[in-house]
Amino acid sequence: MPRRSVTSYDIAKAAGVSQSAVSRAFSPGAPIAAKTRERILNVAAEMGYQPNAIARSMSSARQDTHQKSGMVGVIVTRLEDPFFAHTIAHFSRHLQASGWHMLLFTVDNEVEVDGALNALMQYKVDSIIILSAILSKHMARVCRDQGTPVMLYNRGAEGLNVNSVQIENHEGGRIAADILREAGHERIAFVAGDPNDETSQGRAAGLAERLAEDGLEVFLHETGDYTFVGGREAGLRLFSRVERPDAVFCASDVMALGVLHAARHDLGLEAPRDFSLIGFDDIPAAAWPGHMLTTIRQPIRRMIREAVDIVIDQMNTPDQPPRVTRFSGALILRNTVRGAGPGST
Amino acid sequence: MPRRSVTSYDIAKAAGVSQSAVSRAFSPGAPIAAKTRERILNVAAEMGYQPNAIARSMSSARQDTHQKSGMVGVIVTRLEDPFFAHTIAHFSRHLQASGWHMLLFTVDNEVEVDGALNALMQYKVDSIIILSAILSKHMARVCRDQGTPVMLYNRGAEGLNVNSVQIENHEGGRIAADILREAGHERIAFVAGDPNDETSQGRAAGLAERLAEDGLEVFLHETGDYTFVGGREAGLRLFSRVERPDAVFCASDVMALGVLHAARHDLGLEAPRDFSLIGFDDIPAAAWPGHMLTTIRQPIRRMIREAVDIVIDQMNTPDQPPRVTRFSGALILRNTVRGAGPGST
DNA sequence: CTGAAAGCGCTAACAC
DNA sequence: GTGTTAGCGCTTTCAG
Repeated sequence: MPRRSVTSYDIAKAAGVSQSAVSRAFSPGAPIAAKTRERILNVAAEMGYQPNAIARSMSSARQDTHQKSGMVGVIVTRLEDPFFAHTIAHFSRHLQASGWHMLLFTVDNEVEVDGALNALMQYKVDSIIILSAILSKHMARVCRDQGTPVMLYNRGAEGLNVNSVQIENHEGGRIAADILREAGHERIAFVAGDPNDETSQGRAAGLAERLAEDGLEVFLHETGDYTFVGGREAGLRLFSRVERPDAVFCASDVMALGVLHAARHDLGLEAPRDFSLIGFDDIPAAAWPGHMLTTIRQPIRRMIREAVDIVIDQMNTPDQPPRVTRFSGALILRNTVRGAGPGST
Repeated sequence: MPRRSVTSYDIAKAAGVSQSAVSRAFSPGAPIAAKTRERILNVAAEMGYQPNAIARSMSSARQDTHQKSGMVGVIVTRLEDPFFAHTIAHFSRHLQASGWHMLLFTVDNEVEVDGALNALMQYKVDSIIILSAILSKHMARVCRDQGTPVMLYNRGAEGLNVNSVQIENHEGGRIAADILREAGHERIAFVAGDPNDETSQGRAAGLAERLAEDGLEVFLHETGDYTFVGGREAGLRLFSRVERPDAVFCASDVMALGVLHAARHDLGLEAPRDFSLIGFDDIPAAAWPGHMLTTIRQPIRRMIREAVDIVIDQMNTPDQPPRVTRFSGALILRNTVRGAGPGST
């Protein structure tokens, strides 16, 4: 049975009007008599008609240059990471609340980004948000040529001429260094996520810079791959040395939790008694009673609202210059840094 | 500047062929000379042309009834929950690997599902996957009428005539009860997620059934809202009673972790010394050294593969009867149940 | 193997 | 206010 879906022509016929009347009935500001609209809407409801969004975007495409597929493409890596899961959840809600739909791509590494971008462009998404991944110069140009606004979330956009919303990584590293120095630590280790990415590097640089001011260097560098397991292994390596670090700063909370669990359960070391520990992000698990991890919080709600606002604004009025916004992280004092807890003097 | 995007006509002109030749060059099986195709593809690459997926789906729409937008709609609740984040991550990867794109909707409660469904239908998605949410009889009919296959993941589909992939909740509850009874527990409490949902109810029922066989009843019922905080509060309530439960079965790991942290850090109670604890799902955090939570594992990789396979199969060959698959959970013995650890005799 | 031509379902001028 | 008429960019017969 060729179950062709019901179109505006079917409704037109049934309601005894022209097809364009049906179209108008479904377009908010369109010139149409209230009574006509009502009748059409009734017939439509009865016959289970819904305007075809694809066809709609096809025809309005020509209008001016903004294509109005009604979709924004989102590219994300490591969705299983709680930090990203939260981020996507917020993006999704904000976008939906403003009437936009999200076409989601997950990529496993940076090289896949271009492919995802291409697919997204084929769908004529009205805008693209890229989470924690780089954008090639080439694709940045392609997007600009198409007039598709791009938002780099959690990554800088130097020389790319696209929007970006990010946390102040360098500053965050300094804040962490500060509190650790205040607590009197001298052998401070750093656990990177991916040592090659900008985020991790910025945090490391901030730490190093602040330590240098006291004539110190980062005591040890480790890599934790942005995962709990990676953090745990880094912690094991760090604390198995004859000369142990007396403090650890991790580029993310998940890794810091890995270090904490490793120290506590594999090695019998306790924070802040035996070492101080500080993370980055402030994921929910950081606040669990058994963790109480001191960390640098990213104001993700505000950051995402800003990112979505920029993107929506640019979809509505194209050809704006790209905007770059940076947010500061806030030190959240909990119990893993010596002498600096919520209940300390 | 009216930056119209480059179309197949532009390529046709530049390559000195007809527009339909360009179309054929981009359609795998189409009749076209290899040399012609190559030339076209080159020109296209040079001019940065990509076929417009929207337009493509518009025209192939008529074909037969399967609309081929190339998108599958996914509706999810509580994306911030690690369990769902993982699930979505896997769905996304599998779908992408098979060339499908994911239009994602997050909903905050069951009543929003119908709205999301409507939006999805407007985009003519080729199929719909609903995670842990119910489907109204009405929308089930609408989808069937349109010929859009629907997959209920983690929810049953009685009388709905749609596909479903789910875990054996009742059986899982029994397994939990079994191991707890073996350990000699008698005052076994249950922490529900949402006491009204089928998932939680199934697990509770399995527990109750097994206990009844020993002449026991569920000692106490609590609700944890499927969150860590909810679990923690439930734990606090449970263990503050004069007569404490000696074991707790939680409808999800996150809640079980809440109970564990509450007991350990708020109350000074330790598992399995003072009580036994068992969760459901086997999220990564359950295996963290400081947790080592005994739990019922959902084989989510297999489950998702199955769900995706069914959905893809039905998109390719429509009008199949709906399929329902149930998976069994596996008991993962770790250290929170008395006398039943990986290292126990 | 290739080009011409007819739509897919809708929106947006343009007349009436 | 309403109907008529072109397209949006592509796929797909249908001739040649």
